[in-house]
Amino acid sequence: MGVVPQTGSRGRRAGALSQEVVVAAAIELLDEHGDRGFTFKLLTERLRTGAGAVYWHVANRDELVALAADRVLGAALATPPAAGDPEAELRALALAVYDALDPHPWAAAHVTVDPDLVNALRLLERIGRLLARTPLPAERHFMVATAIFNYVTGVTAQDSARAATVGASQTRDAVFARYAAHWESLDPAAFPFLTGATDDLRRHDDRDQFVTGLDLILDGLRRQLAGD
Amino acid sequence: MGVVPQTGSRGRRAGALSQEVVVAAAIELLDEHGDRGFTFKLLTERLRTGAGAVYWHVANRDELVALAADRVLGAALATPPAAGDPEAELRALALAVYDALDPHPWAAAHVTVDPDLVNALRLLERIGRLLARTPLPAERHFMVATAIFNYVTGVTAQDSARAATVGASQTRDAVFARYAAHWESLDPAAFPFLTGATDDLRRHDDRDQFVTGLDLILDGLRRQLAGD
DNA sequence: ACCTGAACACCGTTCAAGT
DNA sequence: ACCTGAACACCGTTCAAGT
Repeated sequence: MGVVPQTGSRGRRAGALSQEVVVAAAIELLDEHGDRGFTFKLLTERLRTGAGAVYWHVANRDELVALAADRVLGAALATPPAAGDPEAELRALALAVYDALDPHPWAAAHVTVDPDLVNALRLLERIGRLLARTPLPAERHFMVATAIFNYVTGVTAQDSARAATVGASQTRDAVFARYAAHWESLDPAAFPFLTGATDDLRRHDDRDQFVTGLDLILDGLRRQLAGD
Repeated sequence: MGVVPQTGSRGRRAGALSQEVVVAAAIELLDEHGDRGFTFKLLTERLRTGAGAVYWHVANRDELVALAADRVLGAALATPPAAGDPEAELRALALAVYDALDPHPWAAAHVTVDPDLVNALRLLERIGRLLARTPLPAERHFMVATAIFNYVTGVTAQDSARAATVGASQTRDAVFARYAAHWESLDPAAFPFLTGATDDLRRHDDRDQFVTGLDLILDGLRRQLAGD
């Protein structure tokens, strides 16, 4: 809202189009309708222009959504890197990424390291630089940096996919209540773990799960730094 | 190939349709054309039937692809759980999932814990049961199990997304050579890590990165088991 | 250089009709 | 119960034409 003139207004768009304006409108519409619901029809209506105009500024739909995802990722990099304990910084950075992508469930799946996506590059750069401040051997920096990058973006994307399925119709609680009921109906001899975990399922929080995995990774890093 | 009569044969399909047959045909076509290229037109041609027949056996395209993904995940659970060291078993299981999904780059993104997807449920059950054989406090089982589940499926999905983008046209090496060239062109003052990591990028292996993150998680688990 | 908008080649899904 | 296949309401993308 706000960045782009709304559908309500009449006549032609005021001011020139640009990739920036197109991407801003795409973010608004992706937030409103999700990845599936976002169409060029909605986009050209909001921008009060024709399809060809959009294609002048972006190559295609895929590139547009990737640019939109990279833009929302930028919020995670807004605070400048601090000089404290690198592991604490790594943890804060990962959470900042989660929190930047969480309000935009369509975004995480499109975050990739690509020359056109500056914020994804900046993120990998920051992770690598933080690792360089640990005693980790230099030849392991790239491997561990990409592993952490993959964890952060991959797991956030998983959470988002779930959220998108849920958000489509029913509430989160209703969905997990239904899942829990199904787990309860399973044979306890065949599924001892799931049948005993229905309360955990009902109460679970995606962000806590993200943090749990993140802390496992950072503890593992600490252990490797300590020399196994 | 083989499970389903090929397009070449004439006339009507021999034998009745079933969800099993529809899913098997979907897997073949998803492997051949990818998630984007897989259409109901291709599916009904291969099955020599009409669109309505497919909708008798599955609710819609989403459900069909999810069922197909769950089916290929099944290969990871083929070997029965062994009685050895639970952490080694966890590692072997995670790698089995990666190797089961890797030949089907469309699959990982659709693996979710859902009542209709038995193999995803079985996977979470197995992870939980292995954790139950460690000294991890019972109240942490669910959280850690889902964290590991999310890592395995989420990171594999990230790798697959990259593979799909690449596989579309150019070779893997050509793509990463282009990326590396771009990293080299970055300002070394602004991107000290990336500009120094171009060789790592060119040589990197996705599976190694998956294993690196996995071992960090398992080392972290070991550390937490040791009582921090 | 940038924009218009009609036209094109699809796509998933529905449904009245058959067996 | 299971299948047929035409019809429907879309969709992203192209491109000749404008300014």
